[in-house]
Amino acid sequence: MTSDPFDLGSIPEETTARSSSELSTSERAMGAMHAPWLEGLNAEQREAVESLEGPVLVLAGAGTGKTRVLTTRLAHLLAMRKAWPGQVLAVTFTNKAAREMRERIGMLIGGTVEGMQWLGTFHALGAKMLRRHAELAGLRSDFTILDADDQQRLMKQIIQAEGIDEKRWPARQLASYIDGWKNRGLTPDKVPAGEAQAFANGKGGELYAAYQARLKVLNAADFGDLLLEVLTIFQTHPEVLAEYQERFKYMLVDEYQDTNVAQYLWLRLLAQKHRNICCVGDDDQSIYGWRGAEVDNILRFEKDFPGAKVIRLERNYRSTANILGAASGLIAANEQRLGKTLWTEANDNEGEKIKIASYWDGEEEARAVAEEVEQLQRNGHLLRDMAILVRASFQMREFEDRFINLGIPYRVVGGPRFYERAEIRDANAYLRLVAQPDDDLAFERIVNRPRRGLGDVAVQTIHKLARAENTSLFRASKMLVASEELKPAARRALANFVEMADRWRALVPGMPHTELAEIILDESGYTEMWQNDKSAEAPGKLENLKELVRSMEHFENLAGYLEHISLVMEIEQDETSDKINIMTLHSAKGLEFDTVFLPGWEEGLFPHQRSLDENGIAGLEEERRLAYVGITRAKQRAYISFAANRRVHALWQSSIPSRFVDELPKHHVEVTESAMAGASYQNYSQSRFAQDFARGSDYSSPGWRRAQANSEMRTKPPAYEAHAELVATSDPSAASYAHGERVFHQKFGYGHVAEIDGNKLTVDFDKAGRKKVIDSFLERV
DNA sequence: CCATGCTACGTTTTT
DNA sequence: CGTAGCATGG
Repeated sequence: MTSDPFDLGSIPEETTARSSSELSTSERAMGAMHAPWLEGLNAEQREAVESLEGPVLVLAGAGTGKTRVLTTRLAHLLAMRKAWPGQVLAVTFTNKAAREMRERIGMLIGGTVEGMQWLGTFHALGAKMLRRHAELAGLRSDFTILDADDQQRLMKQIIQAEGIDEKRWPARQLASYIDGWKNRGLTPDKVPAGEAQAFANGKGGELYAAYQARLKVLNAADFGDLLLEVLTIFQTHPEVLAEYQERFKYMLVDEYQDTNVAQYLWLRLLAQKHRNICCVGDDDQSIYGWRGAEVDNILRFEKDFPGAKVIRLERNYRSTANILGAASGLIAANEQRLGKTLWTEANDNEGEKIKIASYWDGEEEARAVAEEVEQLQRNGHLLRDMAILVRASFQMREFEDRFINLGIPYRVVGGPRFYERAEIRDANAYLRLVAQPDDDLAFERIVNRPRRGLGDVAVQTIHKLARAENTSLFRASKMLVASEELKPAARRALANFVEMADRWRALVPGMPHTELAEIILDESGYTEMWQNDKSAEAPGKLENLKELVRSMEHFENLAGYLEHISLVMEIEQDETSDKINIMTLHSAKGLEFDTVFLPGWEEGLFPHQRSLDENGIAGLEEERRLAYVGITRAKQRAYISFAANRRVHALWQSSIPSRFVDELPKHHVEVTESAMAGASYQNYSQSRFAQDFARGSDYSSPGWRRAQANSEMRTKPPAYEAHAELVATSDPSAASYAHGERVFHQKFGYGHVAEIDGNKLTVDFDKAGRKKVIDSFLERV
């Protein structure tokens, strides 16, 4: 840090890769009095950047330059010397966003960014605050941060300790209740009585309290606590709150539509003093309601902060007019929104229409997409500028298979994480136990890994003693070693283990942490365990362990490393190689691609049935926002497709096109030939989409009528009269079949009914063999 | 203590 | 249909 926090730092001569003229402009302007970074902003962007005083809500539509506004606003604020860098709170959801912001501010105004100690994710900032005031929450400042896995294992122990049947009341369910409460800012004493009854015959609230108490003994906090504990401190220690309120002269919040109640309360408390809070977000891109995000936070901003200025960024710099038109038309069907209309100046060239295609099944869909990808590639498009965005990850497989087959390089974004791999978690557990002897979860994970003869019996004994003495497993182990309770072999093994850990711990102050890590992995026998393992994965695991030690070099010490991995689960991916991207719609938020493929637009899959069932209209609207996010990722072209048959779990199901397909304004889409060609077409005759695009098809086959009746029962399709009429004419009894009955199926042809299980039938097809199908997709012959 | 078989389950996911 | 997690028995 420089001695003068307002020192913007001289711009280094050889800043890397500064190609744009923008940078050199801002450099020049550093000396001048006007603010050059404002140049090139449109009127709304500029207003968002310059409205520094008072509450501001920036509604930033997709592709409207949100990140630029955010970073420029920060740069402007600092350059105008409105506050010292340390007096600005800038909070994001992901580490990636935080990193990006830091980098871009650095590019704009140089070294000042170093002083921005309060730029980070909600969780990172929460952790920082909680470490400063840990004692107020019953923790020590070196508390461990538990991830979801640790959290669930701990809950499982608590459930077991209470003598509750964990089959009936699984830990993951308790975890989801507790997470939910934490997301809403509810400590155990504040959970509404009715909800506290929710789990294990009324024990939910008690278990929550027991879990929290256990966390304190373990000197640990879970992700939710990083916010909730700080919030509680703010509420109970006004002097602490006052200190932060005083400090944060300016606050900036990214992705405000994704905040949960706890985060909202946290922000609102902090902003009370100076009231200079700027929230940036897009209610139309709120897709995380299922994990506690409250769209309502953004919808009621003006009520929370009277006199707030609301600025809409609607000019889109990303997509063609057709893409915007389609996306806007779709999202207009949502009721609960603040309302924005994206527009682009590139109207002279409307771009390609969105291409809609239908396929026989998922396989054909993947084949067609891959063909199109190859075609685009031949026309000079790069794979890395294309993405396949799916609703659910199981859809990825078909595309992967196809790409492997054709030798098209692809990358799955958001797949299994480095730090979640078993061997990495084991290694980290060793490091955690060394850093923090009370970390029971770490202890338990590695006490018998590699095997050292400490089985269930020994571990249970340690547990019992720990509970009796209300202490940690490590301390209990020490007591146990001194006693006669364990069998000699186990006692020796445990003594050895405890002694090793103590020895490693003594090395922490005097040794580089990477070296220590190597010693630990070596002396513990962990590396050896994998060396002796002859399975196919073993070499990879050893490689990962090496990678882990290497990655530790980026950190100053062990504590720094552990803090990082607990808050940053991701490891940077190579995004430069030319591979097509496959990811879920959720992980696509914030990204953009020239070409976007959106497969699987079928009722039940997208919108997902569960969303509809569990959250009704709100669920549907969130799904629609997801569709909106998907379309708006595309810069140049988008392909939407759906399949007539999809294998869901074990059985084949026929499906009808998503209602979202119907909702796309017709003049922005074109139906590519494959959609209308071939036998698959008549399958869609009941959708409005099909009716609009091709009248004159056969609406009278009993099969599709039953399919329609079936879908009518599960979801409420868009209302249109013809539909209701047809449903009324279908005979409900038509769906019951008898053993041996001769039937016909769209995909498999003729066959005999072999087994009946409710509406699921097993049919021996003449050609396709034995399949399980849903009765409504069969016809009597 | 480990291997094997059985059952249950099957959106989205960051920190 | 796969998988993952768990129980059971050797």
